[in-house]
Parts: sequence; structure tokens; C-alpha cells
Amino acid sequence: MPELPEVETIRMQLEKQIVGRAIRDVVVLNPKSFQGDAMKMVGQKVTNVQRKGKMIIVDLSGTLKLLIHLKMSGQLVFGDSNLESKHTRVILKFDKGNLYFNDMRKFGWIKLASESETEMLSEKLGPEPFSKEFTQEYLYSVCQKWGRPVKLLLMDQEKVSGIGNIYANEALWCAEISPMKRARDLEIEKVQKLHKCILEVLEAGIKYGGSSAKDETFVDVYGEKGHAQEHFNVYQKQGEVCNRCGKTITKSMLGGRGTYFCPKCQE
DNA sequence: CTGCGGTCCTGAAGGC
DNA sequence: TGCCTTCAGGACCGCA
Repeated sequence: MPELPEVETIRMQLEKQIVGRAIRDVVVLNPKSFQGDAMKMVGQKVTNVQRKGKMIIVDLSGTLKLLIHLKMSGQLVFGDSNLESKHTRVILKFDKGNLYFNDMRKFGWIKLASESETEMLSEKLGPEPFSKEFTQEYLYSVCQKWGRPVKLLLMDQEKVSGIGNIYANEALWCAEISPMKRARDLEIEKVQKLHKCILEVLEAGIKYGGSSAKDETFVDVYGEKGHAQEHFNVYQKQGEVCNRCGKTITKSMLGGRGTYFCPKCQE
């Protein structure tokens, strides 16, 4: 499930590959994967590639923007040769090279949107973790208003954008906080530590090129897997020993999501 | 406000 | 070997 580090990895590579290039043709193999009139993009140049939370925004030379959400199993693979696979849903053909949108589970989407529509979707998202708005004070204030488990707050895109199940689990281990702890019960020092840990695990995720853990389909724009999973402490580590205290990592369900934590040092 | 459960979709995993 | 069932999971929606 691509989260901020995976999407950012793709964004940086995509920027290198497609900025300045013109779209020559669009092939929509699965209509549900593409919303809007694909032919309106033909002839337009890519001027910029941005990211908002887990969403990629491709600016075009006209006023339209191409929004991409990879959801569970989406991939964006770029290359000169024919890279079409069984799971290819959309192909963007550039004057040089093609971009393949692969999506096994078909949850992801590409949308051709106006500036105002893009604005509306972006406004629904909370602050970017690496932005100046995402301060310790901000995190503490949203925690104070949250009577549910803190893990659900981290995954709520309206509170902070870009964190999903993997990095929520890892950030909470780092901060020594139980995923089930009610956010409003956290002491300010714990929230400050959590803030630091969020940035730390996301930074590591980007540094290692994203996570391609077991059951994950993530590959970068060049089709390469990430290595962040080699540095995880809890995600999919149930039954293994905690790297901090030696107790056994537990898996349970929270909000319908697999939740991994150390029952001893995360309280 | 909070917490459920259903929806989309498919491959993998488990049962027999 | 192979068929059948179950299930995860981001975001969203409806219901209690």
C-alpha cells in the first residue's frame, strides 16, 4: 500500500522522467481506472509533478491536472520498451517513453481534473508531515480532540496526510505508544516524541526507496522494489522479538487493520 | 461523536 | 491436484 514515502519516491523519479515531455496518446484499458476525457490531454506538456499526501498531481501545460491515487496496489512504471502487463489499466504515451499505470486490485484511479477540483480534493487533506504547519503543537491539539485510538488519528488523512497502516505502526513503536491508546490521554511529552518519530520513519522510508514488504506490490518508476521493510521494527513482525525490549511482537486488529506492536514497551 | 459494517477487487492462502 | 471459501485493505458511505 503506497504511503507517503512510496509516493514521494515515485514523484521524484517521475519528475525526472516526464517533466517537459508531451503526451502523444492515452490508452485506457480499464475504464473505471480513468475518470474524465483522456483525449483532452493529448498534445499537452507536463510542467510539474507534485504530491499531496498519497496523491500525485501532474501539472499540464493547459489548465488541467492529472491526479493519481495508487490506493492498495497501484504502480507507475516508466520505460521505452513495451512494459504492458496483465494488470496494466492505463498507458500514457509520451513523445519519448511510456508510463504504465498497473493496478491489480483496481482500487486506484487517475482523474483529469480542473484546478478548482484539484483544489477541493487537496483541501480535504490535512497538513503534510514535512510542512511547517505540522508542528508538535498542531499534533498535540488534534490529539486532545481525539477520543479514539491514536493509530486511527495517524491514519486519518484529514488530520495529517500521507500516513497509512505501515508507517503508523512503525511511528508508534518508535514513540513507545500503544496503538490502542486514546489520543487525548497522551501526555504532551509523548506527543512530542510521536511527532519526531513520524518524521523519522517517513524520512527513513524515503531514504530506503519505499517499502516492498511481503504482500505489497510497490515498485518504483523503474520497476525496482524498495528496501524500507528491511528496517522495520514491528510491521509484519508478529512472533518476532522486539528490537528494544526483547518481548514478542503481537498482531491484532484495530479499525479493521492489521496492527503490530510490542505489548511491553508500547503502553 | 463514535463505531460499526459494507463496498470496490483480486491473488494468495487455507481447508478438505 | 484442484476446487471452494475466506480475507486484506484506503477511502468512502450509510446506519445505529
